[in-house]
Amino acid sequence: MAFPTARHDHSACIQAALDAAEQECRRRGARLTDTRRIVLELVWESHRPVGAYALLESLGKLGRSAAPPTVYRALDFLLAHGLIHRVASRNGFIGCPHPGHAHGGQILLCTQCGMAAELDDPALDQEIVNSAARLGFSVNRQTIEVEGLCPVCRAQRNSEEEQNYVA
Amino acid sequence: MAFPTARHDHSACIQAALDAAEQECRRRGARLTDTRRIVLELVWESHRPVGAYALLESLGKLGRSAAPPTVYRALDFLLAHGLIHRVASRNGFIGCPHPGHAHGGQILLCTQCGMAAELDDPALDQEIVNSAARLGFSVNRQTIEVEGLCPVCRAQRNSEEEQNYVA
DNA sequence: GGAGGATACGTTATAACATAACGAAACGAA
DNA sequence: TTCGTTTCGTTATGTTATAACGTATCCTCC
Repeated sequence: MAFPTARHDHSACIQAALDAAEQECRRRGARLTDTRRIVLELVWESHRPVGAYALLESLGKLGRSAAPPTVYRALDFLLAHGLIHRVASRNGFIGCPHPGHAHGGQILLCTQCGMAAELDDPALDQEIVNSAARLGFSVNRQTIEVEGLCPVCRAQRNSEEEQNYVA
Repeated sequence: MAFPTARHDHSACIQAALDAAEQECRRRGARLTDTRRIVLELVWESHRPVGAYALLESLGKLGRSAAPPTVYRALDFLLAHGLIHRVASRNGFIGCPHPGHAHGGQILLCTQCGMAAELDDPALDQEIVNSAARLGFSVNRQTIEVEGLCPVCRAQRNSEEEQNYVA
């Protein structure tokens, strides 16, 4: 999934994710309860990794009394069914735009604006499997988190540099 | 770096790491103080990721009074100079076998025995950079953590399966 | 439609990981 | 030796995650 543009229709974006989740849960015979759906929705509020305690606070504002285990249980469920990804390097979580479709988590993180996007490059997965195999290591799960600048922030930085140059 | 075998000379292994660290610090004009060297040594005690609080406890057993900031400061120093890597998915740290030689952290983690090893595949780095570039993303730093089975544990598991088959 | 097992949830407490802030000490160049 | 910089000790606190236990809800089978 590419980086969301500033003017993408985010409510449609959330709706699509919720629909996909609903469908994936039906397919798997998993129960997408109220709490779980709401947590998923909150994860999707931004395209940035969200922490468990931020979710907790959001839940509170929605009038749902909740303690940490409530949130972590919902997150565990969503993780287990591939509806969200954990961002280990940030202690946060982001929504998965295409659940079901198997993929290791390849995540791009913009250090400037905090936006996250998925990469989903099968060749990359394969390269890791091959490279590991050369050491006799058999791969089970991968965590790939790449920091850098997203297209928007990169453009912005470039134009700032131009201004500095002029001045 | 390949996975350490059971009979590798671990004291030589630690010594090599300490020597390399010493040299790298000299090269950089960085001060490898007592605390920092001891923490590095403790990180190298095993080839498994070590948590900050485990290090803290080890320091205590060595008679060095210490509070969390002492350990985290030492870890920050070691990270900053590339002498250790952070293992985000485990909240732990492992020694870097070849400091100086630039490389993103590509880490293999055995889910069975907990051993960690570095991969260091430049083609992999490049694949990530290229793949990200296709989305207009410029890479700055990568975290690659791969879970699976190390050669030893894989062999062990295979022989267990044979036994099950016989029985 | 009620019994009973499985799954999900609320709640309290605590574990595990990490940093802020401040003053004292050690170091190193002028 | 003095002064600025870096390192360290210490106290307190912030942040992230889980253990444990009882209750409620759901689903199935009779």
